[in-house]
Amino acid sequence: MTDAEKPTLLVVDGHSLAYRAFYALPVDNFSTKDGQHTNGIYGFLSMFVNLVKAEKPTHLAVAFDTSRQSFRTREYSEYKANRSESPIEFKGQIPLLQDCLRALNVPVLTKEEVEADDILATLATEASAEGFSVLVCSGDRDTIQLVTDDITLLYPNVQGVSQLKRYDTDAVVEKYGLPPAQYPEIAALVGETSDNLPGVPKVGEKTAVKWLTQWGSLEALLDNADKITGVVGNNLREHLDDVKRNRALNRLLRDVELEVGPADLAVQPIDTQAVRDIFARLEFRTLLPRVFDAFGADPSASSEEARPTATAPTATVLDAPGLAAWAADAAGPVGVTLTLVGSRPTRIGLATADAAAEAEWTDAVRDALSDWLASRAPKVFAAAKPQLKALAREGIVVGGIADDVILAGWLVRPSFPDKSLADLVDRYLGEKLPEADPTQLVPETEGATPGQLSWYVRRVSEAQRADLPDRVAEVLDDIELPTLEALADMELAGVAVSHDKLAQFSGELAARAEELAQQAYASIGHEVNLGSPKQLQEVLFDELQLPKTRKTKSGYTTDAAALADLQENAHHPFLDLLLRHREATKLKQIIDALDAAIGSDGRIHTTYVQTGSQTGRLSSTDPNLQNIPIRTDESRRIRAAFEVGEGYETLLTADYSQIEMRIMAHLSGDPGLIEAFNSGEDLHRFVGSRVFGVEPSEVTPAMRTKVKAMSYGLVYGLSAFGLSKQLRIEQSEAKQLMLEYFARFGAVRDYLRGSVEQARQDGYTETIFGRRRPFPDLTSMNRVLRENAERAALNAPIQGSAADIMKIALFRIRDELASAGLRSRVLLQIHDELVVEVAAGEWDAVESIVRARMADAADLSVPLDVQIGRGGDWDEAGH
DNA sequence: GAAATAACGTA
DNA sequence: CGTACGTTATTTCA
Repeated sequence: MTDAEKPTLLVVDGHSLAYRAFYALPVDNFSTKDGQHTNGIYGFLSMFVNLVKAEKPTHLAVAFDTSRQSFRTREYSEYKANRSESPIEFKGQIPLLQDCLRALNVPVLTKEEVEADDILATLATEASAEGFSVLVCSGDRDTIQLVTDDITLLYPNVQGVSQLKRYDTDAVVEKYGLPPAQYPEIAALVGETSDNLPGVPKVGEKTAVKWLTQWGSLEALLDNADKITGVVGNNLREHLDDVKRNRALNRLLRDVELEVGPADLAVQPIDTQAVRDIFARLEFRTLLPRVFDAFGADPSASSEEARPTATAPTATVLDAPGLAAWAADAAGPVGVTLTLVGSRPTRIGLATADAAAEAEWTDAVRDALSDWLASRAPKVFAAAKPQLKALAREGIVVGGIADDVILAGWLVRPSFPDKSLADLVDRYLGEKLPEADPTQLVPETEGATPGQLSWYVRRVSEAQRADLPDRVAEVLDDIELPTLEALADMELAGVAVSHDKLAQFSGELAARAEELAQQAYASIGHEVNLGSPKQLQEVLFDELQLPKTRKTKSGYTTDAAALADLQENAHHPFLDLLLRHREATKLKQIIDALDAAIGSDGRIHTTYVQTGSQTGRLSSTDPNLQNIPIRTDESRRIRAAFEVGEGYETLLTADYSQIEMRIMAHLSGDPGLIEAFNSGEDLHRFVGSRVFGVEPSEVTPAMRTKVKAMSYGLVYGLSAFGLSKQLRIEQSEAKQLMLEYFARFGAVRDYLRGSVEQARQDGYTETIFGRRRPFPDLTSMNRVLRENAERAALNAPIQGSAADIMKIALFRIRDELASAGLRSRVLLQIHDELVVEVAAGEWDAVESIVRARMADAADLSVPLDVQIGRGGDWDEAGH
């Protein structure tokens, strides 16, 4: 066998190389947005990818130490004892690096009690015996002993990991004057500071090599130690035990029992999707193409290429009565997929677990299938809402919605919802959903037909249900699926918005913005793009020499809070003009976006993204109707443009007051807080009187502001620092305020602490109704990451329970309005507020339904207070 | 042209 | 060094 034909095994010491990378790369340049450090991971992978590309190994593995403990520390407790604990910033990167390697399908090897280098030694020895050519990559000099004609060591240069030096037998002999197998003998004499192994004093490499050459081996040298003259001879005789110990400890194990042998380490195709996912999480971008290149992966291919593609049954194409009969005969839940072009159905496919049928969507099919669709026969969907809306436009109200696999997937993993059926097919079935390549005019692979898609939906649904915890399944069945139907209605209804009002306001703001801009230019003597933070920084900090503000990634912030601060300290007319210009342009921009979103029916139809949050809230897009301005009088003119539509009489708004604090009272069981809500007194006044020890009537506005900020801050995990910043008070005063607050409402603090602790143990938080949110970072070694997770975990049950309650109220109101035969309908949901369009003569009935269903949506230990408003537009109705 | 950044609106 | 979102304009990257 020639060398070229030999298989090549590359084994890498993950720990030592990542560690070098960690110190070689500046952490500032390698951290994710949320604070995860990635310099060690990046540096390692960068080196690794280059290595794979250059060496083209046929077999591959990376070994890691399991802990600092090994058989060596047991034999010599001082071993590596001088080594300072590796920083937690580094340790936290190791599991992520291992995830990356797993995504690359590179075996990650560890073994209790032995070090990574022992694993390398074992594999290298075995592989060499089996005829491999071996590359060992390690940052530990002891691995020099492994070098033979078949085994080459790649050792990083001092500077870092980008350059690797090759040590073959000749290179070792050239450098040390002795064959590789004898290197440990040199090291035993010289000692290894980094391992806390002292050698013979005054003996360096030169002397050691001289001795070993002279006597031939360490054993011979020690036998003749009495023949060595001079001080070093004395030293040697005095340190014989040290030398023997060193030699024992630096001998790498070559017979570690591993579950794999070299032959098991053949290079596997990488899991491209998994690589994409984890690289996205770590915010590696330039690395991605390099990885694909080095591993010979096709970047356009998706990971499941290698997976088995279970063959979907060919969907039987039926005529209208045939499909209706097929549906009626189907046993158990039926997967339903409506193919939409735009918002119109073009095809429908149905499937059970073992058969599929489909038809072109025609009037005849619609008529034949409408009874079954409307019936309670169980149906399962993937992303049901657009399909329900399309069917509603066809006059069909679907019944028996038993599952939506996308929604269910989100409930299981709200942080990273699977966006498509293909994702779920991969995750739950381990198969690849056949998809047509959209870049090809004549695709090589056919996409699945709606009947086949339904077959996948049906199977995913079943697999997903099987590992859905009971309480989560209840949230799906009793909250999310009913909410889904309500949202479809709301989106279809839309909300009437007056173009005239918006256009009028937009014009006024345009004129004002222009005028403010001119004045701003005049105040600094030249024009500048007021919308460009970059240019503003030049004006503020270079030209005007104003004091520097809080830092951003690329300079200093020009946000409103900072500008307001600047104005207090260093007056300049430009600041005020800029702030007012910002305000005007921001409003105008919102208005113009809304105006553009008004449909031909004079209404805006937003899209509620039911999987849009990690807490259980909805989000709203295209346009977002959950962030319409309200804080300033002027901005309320925008709300005034949201009007009651034709055919209806008035708008009703209903909002929960202080729902999150009420949930906090309920969850914590704090007697003081519960009393506050039962007393009928204004919450903040009540809390203020307790905290400051005065009568409620004596609570000053300043006191009320403080406890209000504190109460709201609690829900978000506010610190004394944050509280002091918001209230613009000394941190010591903020601290004092928190102490006083918790002295009176101690159960609140106990609850918050306990809930985070519980989450740390369980790995997730839970709302009152059982909605879960996982928090893996609660045990992270990275402090930033962990503390961020703690605040989010504090908030999740509270925000999430509020979201649950509002959803329950929402669909119950919708159902009851319908069953009472009322035309009035819910239009909008803004987290704790509903907007209802009320038909003539229905006000009293609607008001009482809304009030009752909101108030009794949950049974808490405090009442749920509902505020109702009425008016011809949203602003008027708002209070 | 896509992706990141800074800013800002809501609960 | 306060949670949860979406949108916009500008700037930077590939």
